[in-house]
Amino acid sequence: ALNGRTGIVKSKDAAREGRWEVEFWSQDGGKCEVNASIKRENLVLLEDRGAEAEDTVEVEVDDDEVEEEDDDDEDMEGDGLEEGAVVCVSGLQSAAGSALNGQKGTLGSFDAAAGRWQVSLESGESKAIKPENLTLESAGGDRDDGDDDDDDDENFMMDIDVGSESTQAAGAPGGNSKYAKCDPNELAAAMLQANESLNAELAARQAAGGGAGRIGTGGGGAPRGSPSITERVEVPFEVVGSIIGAGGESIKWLSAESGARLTFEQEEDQEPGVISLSRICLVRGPAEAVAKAKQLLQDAIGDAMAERQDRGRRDKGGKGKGKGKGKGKGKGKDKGQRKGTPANSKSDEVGGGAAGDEAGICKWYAAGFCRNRADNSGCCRNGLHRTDAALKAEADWVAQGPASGSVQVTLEPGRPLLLLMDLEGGGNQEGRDGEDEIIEVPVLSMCPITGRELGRFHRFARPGFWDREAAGMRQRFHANSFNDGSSAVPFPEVIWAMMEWIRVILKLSPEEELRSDSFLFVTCGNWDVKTIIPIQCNKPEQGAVDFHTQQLMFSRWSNIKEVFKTFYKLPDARAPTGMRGMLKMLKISLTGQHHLGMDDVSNLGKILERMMREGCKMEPTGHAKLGNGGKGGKAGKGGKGGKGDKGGKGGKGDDKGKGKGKAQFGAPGGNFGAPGGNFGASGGNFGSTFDQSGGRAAGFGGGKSQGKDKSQFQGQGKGERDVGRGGASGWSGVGAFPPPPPGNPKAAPPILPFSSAGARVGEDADEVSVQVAVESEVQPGMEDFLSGVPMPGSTWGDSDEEDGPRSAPKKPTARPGEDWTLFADDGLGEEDTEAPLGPQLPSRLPAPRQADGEAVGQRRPRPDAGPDTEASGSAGAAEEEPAASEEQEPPAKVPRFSLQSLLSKLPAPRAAANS
DNA sequence: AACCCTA
Repeated sequence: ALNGRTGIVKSKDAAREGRWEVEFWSQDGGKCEVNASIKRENLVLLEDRGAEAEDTVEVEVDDDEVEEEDDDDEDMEGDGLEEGAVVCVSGLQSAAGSALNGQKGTLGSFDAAAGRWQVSLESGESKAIKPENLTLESAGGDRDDGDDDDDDDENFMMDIDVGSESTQAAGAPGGNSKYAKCDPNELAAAMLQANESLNAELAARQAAGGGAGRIGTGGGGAPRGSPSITERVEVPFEVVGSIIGAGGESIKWLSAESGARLTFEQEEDQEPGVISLSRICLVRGPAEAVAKAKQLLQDAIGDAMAERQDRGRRDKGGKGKGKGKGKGKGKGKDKGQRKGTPANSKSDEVGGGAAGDEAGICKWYAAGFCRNRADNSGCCRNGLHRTDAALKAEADWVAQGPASGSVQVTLEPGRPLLLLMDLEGGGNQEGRDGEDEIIEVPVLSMCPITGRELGRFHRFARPGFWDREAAGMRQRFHANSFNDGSSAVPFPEVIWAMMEWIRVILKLSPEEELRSDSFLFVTCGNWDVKTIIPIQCNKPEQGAVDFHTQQLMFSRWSNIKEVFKTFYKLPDARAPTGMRGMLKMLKISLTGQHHLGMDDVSNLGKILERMMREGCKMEPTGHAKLGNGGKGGKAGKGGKGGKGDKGGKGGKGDDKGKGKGKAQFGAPGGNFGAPGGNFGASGGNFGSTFDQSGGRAAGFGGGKSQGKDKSQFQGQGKGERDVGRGGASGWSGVGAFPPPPPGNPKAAPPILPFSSAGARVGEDADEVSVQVAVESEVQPGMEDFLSGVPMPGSTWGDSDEEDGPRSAPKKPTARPGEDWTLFADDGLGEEDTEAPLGPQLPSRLPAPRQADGEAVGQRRPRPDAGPDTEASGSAGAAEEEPAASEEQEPPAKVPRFSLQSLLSKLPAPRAAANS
């Protein structure tokens, strides 16, 4: 994108040989758009600006000299060359000549006839060199160097052009300037060098001369006489933000307080597999100010580190003092003075109502229900309440990946297909209004060898609660809270569709079974697979996913944060705690709408791709544990299966699980309450719902007769039914498990043995407690599985994991608008949190909302419109909203960027996906 | 988490 752009060479890139820091300006001359470190070969001195540029060199190097220059005008070309001047050779093209480039020398006499200066070079040689190949380093001896400006900070101004090929650019036609014969790149470089040496010299003189004969040029603000020095202070990466402060308030204060100027050095790209743990803060100014600044800076760093530590401890320690909202440490860093820097208002771009996709979409609304009101632009604080926008966002997102199944993948042993997933959910762990359920399931598949994307899957999931409690909710919430056109489908359908999609990606033939070791979910943290999936899978009715599917799909996962930490060898204390942190460390910008699952996955995809490109191999970091102990957990209390809780208890294990353990997998049978009929509906819709968002994931499944599936399932369900028997009553005729997805009769049972690769258990692997009714008779294969054979070192069940939401379950700590990730505890610190909650404004009773054609009008029947829709429709008249739960918050309109370029920006896959 | 700094 920079090709053809004009910019200014700032300085040599200290970190990377042969590169120069270049600044680019926006077309209108506005603010700086980009800083880039660019190879010299890719910089072309603008030919038509050549002479100008050279003038510019002088002008910029020393203002005082400029004036003099103008006055004297002694040199033919105003090049400042004169006898005794120190010059630098540049731009010589011949083999012999080019060896001289970069050398310094002193000017002898000028041979007017030849048009060349006699130059005594450092090497001792003397050469005759044309003026254009000489750059002034410092003026001749008779010059008064006392008037050298002490400001060595001036940028060397030179227009350059970014060309893809230097030679081409150099030899470009129309190069009628006198520089045409030179290599502009060499020249540019040499000029820069000249500038640098000059600066160095100036600095040296300043240091030596003690400001003696300095000309106080009218005395600008800063003491002109006191030489500036620059010191570099290392700032740990993780506190840079703190040092800078919101809107720069902190760093500005440091600057003001000390009198020195603090700037962070441009971040260089790192070598593969390595990321720096700190950034350099340049502290520049008079020595005294610099010293003071350094002191302040070190203090600030110390504070920030301490604070960070502290926060970490507090978070880890869990609730401790409850909310600790008491005085505690107040809001931490108010470093005193810095007052009222207006927090940079994020809402600068308004996007206005009709702006449509400019604002993000509200994932809750997209999933079918959001308790927040949309303002008159159609947005709640989380984004647009618009069915079409959500559908478009979903379709666009999926379309940004390659068509699923279009790429052949051949997996190597131990290199399962990577399924990058980031679940989004309600944020209300209490489960109030269904907000503790999964509402969005985006998955991006990636070749484990090349890191190439292979296709995307996305569904909005419809919490079962919303259907079960439709009537009540319709009474309690305004009609506009409900999105009846939502494409969301019940979670089990999402899972089944996903399994089919995985089969498509893997190009499995109908006879082939989907093996759990052929894919590996990659998530940001452990929370999703370890905690949320099991909970969701064991929801009553619409939320329930059968045990075997759980086992097949979610027995293991890879926590990208952990892999990240390991791969980059980061000490715990410095490991990023969330996606943002990783992005930041890798200097990848976050695009899209954070905590909109699909955008998060895209961003995670960039991280994953990058790591893989650098040679990282993804391994599972967490495993479900087949256990025999532990108590029945929450899932059991669903009640349907009365005996559910028993299951765990019967097991032989000690139940140190302290009861808090959620039943992870296979909650007591009672929860598998999905009536067959219910499934039928889903199954019937399966094909169409899939097509809807995927659009191109080749038709699968849909065609299969359901009857067949069912019978097959029933046959297989035999053995497993026993497992579910603990809570048997929940099930009617179909058996302990819902039928497998159409077209994938094997998706659920039987249990597949884990491969050796799949069985790998990391030392520090997270393990999920899985609740199984072990007292039941099991089929042979199942027994093996249950006894842990396939997964050495692990037993199912006893989990002492503290994996629950960390805040006290007393009152809901989050509303829609936050995520359960707020409570995440996955051993690597917290997830990123969403847009800050903002002050909880006193709730007002919102004026009844007028029927808004935009929000409600787009009625688009859900493809799987089932009983719930009618139910909701029938109760739809209620106007009342609970005042207490309604928070009128400023809409957070997060621009939703086009992610189109995401993968196109990635380097082309180096090898076929199947290599 | 914060993202400043210059032209």
